[in-house]
Amino acid sequence: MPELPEVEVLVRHLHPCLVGKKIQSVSIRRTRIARPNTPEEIVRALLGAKIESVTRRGKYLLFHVVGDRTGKHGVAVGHLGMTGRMYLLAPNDALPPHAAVVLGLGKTSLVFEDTRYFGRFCLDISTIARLGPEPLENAFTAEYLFEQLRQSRQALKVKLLDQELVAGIGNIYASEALHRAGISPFVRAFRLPLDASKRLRDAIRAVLREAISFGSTVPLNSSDTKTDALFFYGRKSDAGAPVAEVLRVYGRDGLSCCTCGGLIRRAVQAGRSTFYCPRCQPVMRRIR
DNA sequence: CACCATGTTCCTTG
DNA sequence: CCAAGGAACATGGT
Repeated sequence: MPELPEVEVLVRHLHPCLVGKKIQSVSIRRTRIARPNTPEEIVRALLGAKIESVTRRGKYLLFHVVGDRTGKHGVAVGHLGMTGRMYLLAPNDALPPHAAVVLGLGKTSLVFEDTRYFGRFCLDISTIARLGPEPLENAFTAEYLFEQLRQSRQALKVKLLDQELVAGIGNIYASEALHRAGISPFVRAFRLPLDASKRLRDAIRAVLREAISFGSTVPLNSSDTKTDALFFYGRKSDAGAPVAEVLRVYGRDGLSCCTCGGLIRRAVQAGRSTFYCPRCQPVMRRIR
């Protein structure tokens, strides 16, 4: 469940649950998840430490800790990859089959489960240092976006996935933002005029904000957290009841556009699916 | 069996 | 240097 809104909702849920908790055990059950660190390094950094806060940067979760006797501050970095989830596990609940990391917190445990193991739980902040601005913060202006796009010949949709341009947009919300802005995903970045850059910036922010507020309405108490990805992608709840759709184009190939009624199409860019409405998102700017 | 999948990184080719 | 394409990672759903 891993783009900025899903991570944001997860962080808002986890922070109050974890703040002040002491890490009493650390179990790295898949070595790969800790790369480039070793499990021993993770244990040394976290065992016995107290969690001070959980924050987010782009799609990354930051676990800020302080050593209980050393008083030294540190941070662990989490990334959910494609299929990662984190939630608190009740004492009697069984570990899921793909539990990659388990932090014992006394009564409960924090579980990082990841079926494909593309995620990460490490001490390396070098990737975070390279991230572009947060799209929901003031540094992400239309002028900044325009200036950056001017320097790239890539297709817009592909460029939006560049985490050094802006942090946190993934394959789903890239399509959603372009549809909302009425801009074709195939336009070369440097061709986007300033007024369209403004629309795109506003659309990115609106799409992310809406997804966060939608996700925030989902109850995330303890093991309920397991189901949040299902809610997010507008499929079905655990009970099988249909949940409101948040996505306007993503995954809707062949269905009608909710804005104009035209047919939504799927294309492949940089090896990944792009969904768009040819009518709402013309390649050429309509002048007058 | 086929193809698809919310991400990142590396490698090759042009 | 840039862009594009493919592969890798690893598992599951349809």
